Amino acid sequence: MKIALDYHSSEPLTQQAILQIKLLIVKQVLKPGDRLPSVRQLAKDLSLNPTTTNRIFSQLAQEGVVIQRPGLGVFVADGPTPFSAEYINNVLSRQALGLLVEGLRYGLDYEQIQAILEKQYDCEIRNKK
Amino acid sequence: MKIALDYHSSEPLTQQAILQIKLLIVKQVLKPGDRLPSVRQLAKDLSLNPTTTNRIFSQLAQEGVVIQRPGLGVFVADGPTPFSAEYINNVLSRQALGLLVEGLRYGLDYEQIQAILEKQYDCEIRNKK
DNA sequence: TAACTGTATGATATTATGTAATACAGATGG
DNA sequence: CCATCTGTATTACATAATATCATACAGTTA
Repeated sequence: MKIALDYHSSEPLTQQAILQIKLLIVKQVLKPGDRLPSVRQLAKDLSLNPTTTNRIFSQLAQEGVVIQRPGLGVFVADGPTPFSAEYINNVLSRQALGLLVEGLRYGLDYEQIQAILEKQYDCEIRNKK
Repeated sequence: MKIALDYHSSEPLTQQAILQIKLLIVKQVLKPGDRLPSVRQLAKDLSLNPTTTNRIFSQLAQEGVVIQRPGLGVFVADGPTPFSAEYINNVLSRQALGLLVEGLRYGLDYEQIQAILEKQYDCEIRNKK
């Protein structure tokens, strides 16, 4: 499983890893039922402490992204997590506002911000270009 | 200056305030040269400690959003902060990817995520609808 | 039983977050 | 000059988040 961490970033390593794993699921590189690396194996791969990789999976499990099975391993959960439309809208609206404010503050206009979003979708999700 | 904080949110109060102030600038409610509330006044308004409001302004000053003048006050800086196009693109791309991954994980498609972004722009920035 | 799996606990360290009290120095109007 | 604003600095304190480390316990399976 290819996960790249920036060990010098101010963004916590656990948050980086969580985004990377979600990204692999969204890209369907990982599909429901697929097994992820074990707590100890991922710790070796990422040069992290097993306690840390376990927390990564625990947080993902709490969000309903993965399922942890003692003795067996960690597996990708089925489909999207069932949250209310209102909750989803609130979370994403807040995140979208953050992107907008940062972009506008940097002097970009709405179209340019939209273009960045589209490029990320094409390149990072769809693997086009 | 109207700033609404959610004191029960998991998002740090300083980060909330920073976003709100940037939002007011982006909406041009606050313009370059305008004076912001003093450290002590904002502390009263938001029921925060002066040390905390000072850190809010310090972080904003470090980002080039405001300028702190001893004896005078805190003022909105001129125009967008001059960062390299590459740096801006990296920051915004990362933020856009986060929005995309969350949205897709919640079962939305690209068009729905784009719609949320547009709605936030119209409602929160442009004050339309 | 051996060798994996996730899980739990306790200790330690660092950083972020937030409050609190106090003090210092710059600016300004009376 | 001086009182009263302004930002700034320092010290102390508390809590939570982040991350490491060692050890132990329990489930699964070849």
